Amino acid sequence: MKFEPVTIKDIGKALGLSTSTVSRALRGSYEISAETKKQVLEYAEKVNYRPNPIALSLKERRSSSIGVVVCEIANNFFSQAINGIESIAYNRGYHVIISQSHESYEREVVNVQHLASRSVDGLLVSLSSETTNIDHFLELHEKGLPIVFFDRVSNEIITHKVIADNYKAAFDATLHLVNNGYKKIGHITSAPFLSITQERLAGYRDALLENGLPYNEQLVKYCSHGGMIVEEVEAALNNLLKNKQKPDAFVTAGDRITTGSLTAIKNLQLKVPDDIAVVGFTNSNIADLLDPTLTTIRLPAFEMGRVATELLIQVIESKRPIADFETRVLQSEFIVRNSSSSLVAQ
Amino acid sequence: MKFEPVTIKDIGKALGLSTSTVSRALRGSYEISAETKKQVLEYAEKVNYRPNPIALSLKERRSSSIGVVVCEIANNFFSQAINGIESIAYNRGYHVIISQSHESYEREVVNVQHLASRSVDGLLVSLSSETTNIDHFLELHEKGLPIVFFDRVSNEIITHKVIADNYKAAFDATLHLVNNGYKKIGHITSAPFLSITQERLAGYRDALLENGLPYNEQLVKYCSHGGMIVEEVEAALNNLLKNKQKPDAFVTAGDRITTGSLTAIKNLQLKVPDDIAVVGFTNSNIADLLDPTLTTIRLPAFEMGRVATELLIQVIESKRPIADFETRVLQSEFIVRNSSSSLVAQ
DNA sequence: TTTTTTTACGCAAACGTTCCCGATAACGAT
DNA sequence: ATCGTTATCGGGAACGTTTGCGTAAAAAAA
Repeated sequence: MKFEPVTIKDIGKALGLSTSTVSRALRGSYEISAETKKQVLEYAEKVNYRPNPIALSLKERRSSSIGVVVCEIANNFFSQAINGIESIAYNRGYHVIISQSHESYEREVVNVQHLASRSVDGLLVSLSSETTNIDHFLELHEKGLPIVFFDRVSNEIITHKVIADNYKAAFDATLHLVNNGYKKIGHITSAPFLSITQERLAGYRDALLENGLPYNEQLVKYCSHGGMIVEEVEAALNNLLKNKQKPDAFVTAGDRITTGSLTAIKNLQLKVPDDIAVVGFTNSNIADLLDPTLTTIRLPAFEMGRVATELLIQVIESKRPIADFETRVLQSEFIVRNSSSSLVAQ
Repeated sequence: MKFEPVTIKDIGKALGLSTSTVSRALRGSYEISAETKKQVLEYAEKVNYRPNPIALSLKERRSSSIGVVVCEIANNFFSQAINGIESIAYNRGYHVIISQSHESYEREVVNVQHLASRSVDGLLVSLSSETTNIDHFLELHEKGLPIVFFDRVSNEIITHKVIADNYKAAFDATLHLVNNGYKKIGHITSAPFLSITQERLAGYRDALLENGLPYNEQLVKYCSHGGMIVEEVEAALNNLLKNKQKPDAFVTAGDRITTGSLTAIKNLQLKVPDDIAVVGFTNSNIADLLDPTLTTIRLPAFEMGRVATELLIQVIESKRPIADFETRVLQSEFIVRNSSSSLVAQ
């Protein structure tokens, strides 16, 4: 199966012109006569000529494409973020090549190498939950490949980063539970090394401590695969509930962890919020259709994708190496619903 | 910002060999001495040589990438399907380039042209809800570009297609409602031209007619944007309810339409299934967390993505033009929950 | 008319790779 | 000594495009 597109050479041959003349005519060079230009343009239009971007990439040493490395796209947060990425990238003439790490360090490394060898002009990255070493990014970044991290970032690399106000979000969520009368508040979160985990954990802890409640490590459970595996969330929840200090509420840090916990709770035939209250990080659109409606922290996923892409393209198209990198912090949205109803009011 | 990878020429210069010798040594040609081979391989390893895929693409006239055209990825069905696509593509050495039409015919055309000009080796397509003319695909397909359609297909083009058993799924869903005692069953569906719309509508209609119930066009409402716009789903639902023959149940045909309808019902403060019963097409993972739990038809999204990609790669890598194209029909899953409870039992 | 300038175009190299053709040397066979 | 083989490597074209440089003809200036 082959597909023979018309080239600049074909046009030249058909019109009795050299390839250089055709090339110049197509890009409207001043040194081509109006007549020849018109002739070339018309013929090109007629045969539906499209410049070969691969040849161009080879010559210009750029591919007009950016690589995206996320753990998975079948996740509300990431699919919305990718939406934001595309909304900018396409308008600026870039292709988006997506790869999923499936929360595996190895796959992340392979994907990154693959994308780099495919000559992407830049990388948009959200780390996998297994990643504790980022040499594979450092190496490429030092060689001059622009990289922007979003959501799950690392402070071991200095580059642009786009994150949500995770500390504040977790703080507010926990505070909300405290204010509603809950005393033993647990936390089910992602892998310990992830930036989002640490920030959210800190917010959770500080909200407890600042309100005279103890911070109990037994009430913090980690899902090292970020909730991608249903069983691990179930185990985390069971573990949490088995505690001698049985919690009366908890905060979940992540889309899959939130839904996984709710499913596990349902399987245990517990009632929310009567048996246990829940506040969850999720970008699901149907949180208010759940039983009970779910109090959520919603991340500005689309906007994060947009901003990260804008920063990346800015670096890619910059003439000089960038000196000062910034970390943009975007605000999340806290939406109170029924899964965290006040104990007093009931 | 630039990024200077080492080339075969650099290796040749460093080792005092010609590029052809290096090239051959790298690919283990028999006509290179074991000694030279070893030398080249070691040096290449040392300087971390990676072949430039762009140069290769130019030479081989293939890009090892496949383009995906869907309406949007922030949709359970499509994100799961893309997951399936990637699972195959990456293993076979193909990149996946995703573009979204956002249910717009124009954007679909632009994206397809863009992908084609980027020399993708093949296309995986699910039509937009606005698309009634597929000349943009026909033209490329006739020129030899392999295309496989999935989910939303067209019978105006002969190529591989991968679909779900839409007729049967809608038939069964409707039959289920009939069997549970519902008499006036509505249908909220996508744009009329879409294959999935027509197939599901036929299944819905036949299930009614075969069970002695009238088929009333007033009870069928279309969302021309496939439910992407919240207001249109709301309008469709209101329209449906305003009917003189107020329906006691309905079937929704699509992820966004299902969730949109449920939201609208909630806003109207109607109770499901008491006021109205619902069965919905959706690939959401939290249908059993809804209030009430939602009876759903779940499409084999991941599998559809896998199969479509396998077929596409088969066409791409085929030596001869493919003569006989096939249409694979995959089975959906019908999951009964509470949103369609039997009228009698209650 | 001659010289200079302008106009309009072609040639060829370059981007990184593969591969068809040769080319050279060593060596055994004739 | 001559020839055919074999092993090992290099030259150069090709993929499609852009672009610096050269140059012919035409126009302008002398």
